[in-house]
This record gives sequence, structure tokens and C-alpha cells, in this order.
Amino acid sequence: MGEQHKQVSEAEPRTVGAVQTTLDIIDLLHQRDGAGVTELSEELDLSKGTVHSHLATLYKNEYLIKNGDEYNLSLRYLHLAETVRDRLGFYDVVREEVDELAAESGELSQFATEEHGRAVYIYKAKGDKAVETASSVGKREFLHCISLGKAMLAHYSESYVDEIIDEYGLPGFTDTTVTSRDDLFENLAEIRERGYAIDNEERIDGLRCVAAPVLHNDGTVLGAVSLSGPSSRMIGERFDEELPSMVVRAANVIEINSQYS
Amino acid sequence: MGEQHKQVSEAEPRTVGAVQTTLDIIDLLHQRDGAGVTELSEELDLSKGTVHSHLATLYKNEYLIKNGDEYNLSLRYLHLAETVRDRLGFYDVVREEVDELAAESGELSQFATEEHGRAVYIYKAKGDKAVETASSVGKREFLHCISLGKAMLAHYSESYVDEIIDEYGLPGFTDTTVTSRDDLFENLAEIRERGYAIDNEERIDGLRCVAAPVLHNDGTVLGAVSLSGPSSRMIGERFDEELPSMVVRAANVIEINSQYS
DNA sequence: AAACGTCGTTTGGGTAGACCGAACAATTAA
DNA sequence: TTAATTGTTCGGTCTACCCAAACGACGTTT
Repeated sequence: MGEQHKQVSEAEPRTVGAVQTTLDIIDLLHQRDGAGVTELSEELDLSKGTVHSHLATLYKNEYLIKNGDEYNLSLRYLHLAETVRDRLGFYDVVREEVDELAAESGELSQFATEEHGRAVYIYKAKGDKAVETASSVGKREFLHCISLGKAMLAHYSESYVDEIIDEYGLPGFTDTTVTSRDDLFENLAEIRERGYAIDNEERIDGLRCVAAPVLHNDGTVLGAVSLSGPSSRMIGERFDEELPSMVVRAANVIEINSQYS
Repeated sequence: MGEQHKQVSEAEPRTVGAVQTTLDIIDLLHQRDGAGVTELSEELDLSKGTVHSHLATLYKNEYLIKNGDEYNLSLRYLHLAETVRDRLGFYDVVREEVDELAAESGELSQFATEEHGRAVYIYKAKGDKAVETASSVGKREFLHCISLGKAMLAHYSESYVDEIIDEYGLPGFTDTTVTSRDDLFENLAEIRERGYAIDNEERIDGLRCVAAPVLHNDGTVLGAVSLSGPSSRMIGERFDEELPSMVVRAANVIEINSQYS
């Protein structure tokens, strides 16, 4: 692997329209909880016949189940997901460490990796005082406004960070969200020095987080671990030393015990 | 819902060829751990250009990631899988009960449901003396040769069981596998009376299992819970009373605590 | 360092097939 | 019974899927 050479956007290559249609159908079935032929055809501006043949193709391949006249996504995705997750090579270690972080701190602990310029939550565990958040496994989130994301961005090449900014911009969510390119790069330099990232209510008001990056031997970013909690509890020495040292330690354990090290 | 009206096979409706091609590509990327354009085009007898445009479509929709020249499945399937799993409405209860069964018995405990005429493993937990098996979450298995499958079959309509047999047959794996239609129906009648199913080394030599069906109020089959262990330990009162009562109890708990009850 | 091999990507063109629209079947409601 | 929905089928048209060949970008070899 050595050097990573990632790209987010580029001059659009030729795509397959029929496949796009099918993916749109899957997306819609994912959003709603099942749907019929007519509903899908109206929503996607396709003829009923077209939708029917797409559904038939997916059904034949067992990507859908049928309950009367309602189509819905099948458990086949579970098999794919399990395989993809296993191939990460560090899922088991992540689960152990995140569980321990949550238990030890009492807060919410999470692990995420990056794909297509956004963070993807892989695992989460709640401590006995943990806050509820909208994040769930598989969900995608912008990188610039969360501690997990910034921890990862700090170890990407400048050109890749630029590409991501070009793709998604730097949308603001609270009044502390970093929305300028220069501020972000300054922030990332601090993170590299400090060894961990901070989210000071940048995504959600009242929520503070710390996160440490999980790096491969060669500098590749595997992901990041975090702890999140209400600002009232995330203060003083606990926020400046205790919790950071916990996520850094967990990150190190994950690095060392990764399958491909 | 009331009466369930399922079908496995039928006169083939019209499908979309381009979509089938994409699904074949996904399947191949699932089997192997990533692949390049040339490898896929050779394996599937397609031109490189065609494969490229399919991959571009999937990539654009973030169903794939790209590592240099290697394409691989992305974590997007994780999001879909999580959603599908949540929609089952009983996953959390299943996890609790299966964990407890494993701890209590020391054996391997599993939960499966049925899709397209086959069992799909949803969750598994290993007790301290549990055997290793080839089953994994998301995997599909024939119904007639495992306890989980027979427990479910016992509560399907005769016509649906017939359809499944027509689709997959009754392949034998050991010398105790039920391979005749009449024997199977006789077996299913016993299971209904007894309240749980037995797998006496019918799938794997030396492995015995017991499984209880999880039923909905209206008689719909939600799935089944099982315990599996080496035949040497699965004997006497333990196999005839103790373990069966455990899986039946767990099944009842799942039924009661299901989201849609 | 030039020549070769191999990869992914691009592009034009022909024809298979994706899409539409209308008719049909199968339920449910009025 | 009628009427209004649904999902499903099917013929015809024109789009776009697919192929083949050329191109560009690396690596390796001689």
C-alpha cells in the first residue's frame, strides 16, 4: 500500500442508467419501510412496468422480500455487511476497546472510519451516563465538524483534505463549527501536535467530544475512537487530560492488535 | 397480515439485464476480497468498458471503494443491513436471549429467520464450551436439515413447504438427513406436538441441536432459537428435557417482547 | 533508457434491450 | 355489480448498453 492516493470527485465517467434506476429504488425502499410498485413508479417518474422488472431482478437475486404487494429490503445485505466489516481487520478489537471506554468513562464511545470523504460509524457503546445521539452504525457524517472526523483529517494529505472540502464544503451547524478552510488546517495542525481531536459543540449544541486517530504502520488512517458527553461533564482536568488519555490509549491498543499490522 | 401467502418460485417475469450484470459484479466482489476491472471482465465474460461503467455507477453511489486499481465493497451495506435488522423488530430481544442461552448452557446458541425458502442466521453466541461451526451471521442454509429450519417449517402451510422442496429439493448431508418428503412431513408433525425441533447429526456429523420456533400472535413464523453441541454432551435428560425447555422458554420471551406483538 | 506488458480509462457505433403505455388480472371498496 | 386500486404482462420504439479498439499511465524488463 505505502502511499495512499485517494480521490473524491473527478470528471464524471460513463455510468449505466438502468443500474442507477435500481439503486434509486433500493434507496427509496431504504428510506421508507417497504413500498409497492405504484408508489415507487410515481416517486421515481418511471412506468409501472419498468419498476416491476427492476424489482423482479432484485427479487430473483434475493435482494428483496415480498409481503403481499409490498416489497422490502432483504437480509442479504446482512451477509454483505458482515463480510465488509470482517475485512476491515480490526472490528473485534474495536468492539472490545469501545466497550471498555464506555464502561470506564460512563460516556458514549464510538469508532468511525472514512469512506468517500465522510465518516462512517462502525460501532458505538453507551456508558451508564451516556447521552443519546442521532448517530447509528452505518451512518455517514461530515468530517470537519466532529472529533472523529478531524482526528482522521489531521493525518490525510493536504490535497485530499482539499478535495473533500471541494466536494462537501464546510457547512456550519453551531456557532463553533469550523467553516473556513484556513481555520480547519490550523486546527488539524494542533491535532497532530496534541495527538487527539476536540469537538467543542461544533456539531451539536451542548455536546463535547474527544477523539484519537487509529493509524497504520505506514501512516494510513484506519479510523478514530471517541468519547462524547454533555458539556457540563466535559470540563476541567477530565476534559483536558483524563478522557484524552483514555481515547489515545484505546487507539494505540487497536493499532497494535489490528489484523494487518 | 392474518394469513401468510408466500411463494418461492414461479413463471419467470421479465428482468433487467444490466442490473443482473451489476449484481453479478457485486457477488464476485463479495466472494473475492476486491478485484480489478480486467479480472472482473474476464470472469464474467464482459468487455472491460462495460465493467468499468458498471463499477463507475456503483462507485458514484458509494457502494464501492477504490484502493488504487482495486475495487471493493463499501460500508454502505452496513447501513442497509442495520436498517433491515432493526425492522425485524425483535433483534434486541434476540440478542439478549441468545446470549443468556449460551451462557446458561455453555453451548452454541443461534437465532435464524427464513427468507426465500432458506434459513438466514441473524445472531449467534458461544458458551464457554461451545463448538465451532461454519455458520455466520447473514449466511443462508437449507431448512430441512437443521433444527432451526425444521422448527420454522413445522409452522408453515403445507403448500409453502411443498414449494420450498420443489425449489431446493432435500439434499442429504449425513446418513440421518431427512431426504424424503413424507418423512419430513411426519417429522414436522412431531415437532408441532412436541413444541421443539431436533437435529440429530442431520447436517454435520457429531453435532446435535434443539430449536424452538418463535411465533407471532397470528401464527406467523418470526424465526427460531437453537442450541448446538457435540453429540457426546447432547444426551440423556439434558438433551431430552433440560436444553429443550431452555430454548422453548427463550422463544417465549422473544415472542412476548417482540416489538410488534 | 527504451521497449514491452499490463493495467484502467475513454470513445464511437451497432443493435440488443430498457423503457413506455396500454391492456389485463386480481383485490378491495363503494 | 360496479368502480377504483393494485400488480402484472406484453408489443413496439428508440435509447443506451455493450463491444471493440485505441489511449494513457505505470511498472518491469532487457
